[in-house]
Amino acid sequence: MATEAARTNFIEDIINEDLKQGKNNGKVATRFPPEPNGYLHIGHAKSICLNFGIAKKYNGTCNLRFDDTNPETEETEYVESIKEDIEWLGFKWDGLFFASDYFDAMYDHAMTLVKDGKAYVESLTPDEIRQYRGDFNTPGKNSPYRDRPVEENITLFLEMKAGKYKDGEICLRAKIDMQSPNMNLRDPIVYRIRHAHHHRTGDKWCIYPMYDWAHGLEDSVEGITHSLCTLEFENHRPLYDWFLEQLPVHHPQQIEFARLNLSFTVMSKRKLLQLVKENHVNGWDDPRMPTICGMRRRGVSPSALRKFSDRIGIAKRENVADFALLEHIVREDLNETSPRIMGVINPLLVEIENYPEDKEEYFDAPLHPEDDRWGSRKIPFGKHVYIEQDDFREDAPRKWFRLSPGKEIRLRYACLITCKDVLKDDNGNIVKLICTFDPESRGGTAPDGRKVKGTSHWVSAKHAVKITVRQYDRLFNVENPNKAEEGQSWLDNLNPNSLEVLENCYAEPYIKELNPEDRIQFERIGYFVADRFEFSKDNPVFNRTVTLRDSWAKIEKNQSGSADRGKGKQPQASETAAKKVETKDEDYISIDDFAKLDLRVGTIKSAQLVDGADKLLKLQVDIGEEKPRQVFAGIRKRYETEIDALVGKNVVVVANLKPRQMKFGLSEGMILAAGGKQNRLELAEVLGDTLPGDTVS
RNA sequence: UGGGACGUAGGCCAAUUGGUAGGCCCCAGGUUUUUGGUACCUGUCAUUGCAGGUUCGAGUCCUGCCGUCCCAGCCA
Repeated sequence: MATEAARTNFIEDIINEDLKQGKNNGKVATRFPPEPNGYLHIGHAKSICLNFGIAKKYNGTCNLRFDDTNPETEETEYVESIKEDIEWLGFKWDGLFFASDYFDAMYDHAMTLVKDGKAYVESLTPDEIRQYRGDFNTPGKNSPYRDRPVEENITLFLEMKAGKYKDGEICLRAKIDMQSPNMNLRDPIVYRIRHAHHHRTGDKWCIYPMYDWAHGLEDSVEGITHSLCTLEFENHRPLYDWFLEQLPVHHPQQIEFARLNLSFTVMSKRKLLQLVKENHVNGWDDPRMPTICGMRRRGVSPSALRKFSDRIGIAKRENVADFALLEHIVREDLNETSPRIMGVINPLLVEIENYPEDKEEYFDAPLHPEDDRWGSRKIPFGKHVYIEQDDFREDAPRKWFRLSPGKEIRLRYACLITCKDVLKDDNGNIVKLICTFDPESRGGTAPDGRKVKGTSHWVSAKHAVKITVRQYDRLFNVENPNKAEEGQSWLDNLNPNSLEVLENCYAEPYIKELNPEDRIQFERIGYFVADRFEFSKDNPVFNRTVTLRDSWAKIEKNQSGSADRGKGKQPQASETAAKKVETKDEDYISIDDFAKLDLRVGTIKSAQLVDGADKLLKLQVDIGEEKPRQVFAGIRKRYETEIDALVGKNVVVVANLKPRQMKFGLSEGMILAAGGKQNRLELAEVLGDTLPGDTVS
């Protein structure tokens, strides 16, 4: 992390080299060239950060240029949203341009090409053009119109511009090489006829330049030095270069890098559009969308997005960035910048028996535990408070140090309470907890120094402000949504629980101070943002940006192996990523899981029967560690009569399992076995020259 | 199938340009803690796609193979 600034990517290496050789008079000029036909997403953010970042790093410039060469798909609406997104991300463009600003110059240059005999007007139909072009194996054929006299070409091109022809009737082509193995060089089309209204030039033009012709020229007139684009344009570079070589103009260098892919989401314009059109999400700025405006509404900060772009790096290989990395960086960023507030998502009423009925008091609580510049606020307290349902268990599991009957916990910044009684309704649902508090524990510290490990967030029932909380989760269930199961579409990978709206939540009065887009942490729950559009003092709506890391959830999961404990808990970030090796509840484990096993050679040092278990043997196995591991194996039936013969055998031990306390002792591993004769488990033996502790693969 | 590119841990990115593989995320464990958060520490994880060759020495150079991606729009 510390070396991030020092580290260079391959593009910077190229620029450094160019600078060293005095190219471009030591200038660096980049540009971000979106087509205004859709909303920007996090992949664009990578490109924006790259282009603007390089300009900044080298004291150069970066333009925003809209590549509006196709009047049929482009709209002003998109222009505005793109500008807004870039500014929000924290970048300022040096020049703001449109490809359409250069239509006149592009036309003039095309005419030069025609006059130089390097371009001709094509009269073949689109279909014929395709046929003449050939394919990968078949070289193209020259068009019969390829050798039209220059004069004729000039006339036709003039007429073409004047509107004499219909769409597709004729077009202008560059005369390059119909035999080229690079399809882009088989006489590419330079101008096509489109009788369409352009969002900026209106009806001035009925011919529009193609991307390849336009892009290099745009870069050229703006004096761009390094034209950065994505990998799919690699095949276009020879054409980019060819066009510029035909003219006496500045020739920028095109460099391609790999676009960003993110796990658990889709990035293609088409699919994003489909999600919106088919109402799988609520618009382009739905907080589940990977669009910049979506992430903004989700509560992701511009700095987090910039950090993310930095951290994923720039390279040429196809890549899929980890969604977990994004989440990590968002937490990292929000941890530093978000004030802490208490809010209860799933309230459980607590009555404090020994607290006076009408009394209320205020506790002082810092807004940020690590940064006192934030100051503090007062939190009201009374006889009735809400705590989180998740913070109470009637039957406390192992390692549980939150509230349960008879146990004492701390109400954060307030006092210590002990659970005395649990009240239920006729259906057995818990409706209220009766607790007592320790009047000496003001502020949350025990007067006698006793350790109270559990701390819960809470809200005074009397002062609570009702809020709406929208809990967002990953939009898709699988790492790569594009890969659909046989007979299914990518849409079948959508996570049906990606949004959960909770109306019955409470927060402390401090939330009245908040404004739309303020980012906060609800302590112990996660980071949230006051909705950009819907939040108001009367309608406090919060969107969950990301949960806090939840190590209790992991402990519990590892303990039980059964996930269906806390109701309504959605699969969150960590769970999907941390697929655990569970042999207990599932008959099969995947190859992936199998690869995670740490298999070691172990020598059996001793073996004995386990009293009271008719399947188990207790083994001490040396796997090269300082002490042998104690392992219980369900192989008694097979080896009962020859138990001593086991000693000295080399077996395969699964060494990276969590030690488990069993009725008969601590189990520190498992031994690989297979179904042997008469359905009795037989140990897998390791033969040959091995030492205890060797890894098995 | 012709051409263009790319292969370094489960993911992403490095490696002084030929000197013996490192960081972040994830995962596991621990310390601190009035957030089971944060921070900090420790650990697991790579014979650098494979096979040859050159060299005292190869992730870096050479040869051959394999795999993945891109290109046959009058889209960008």
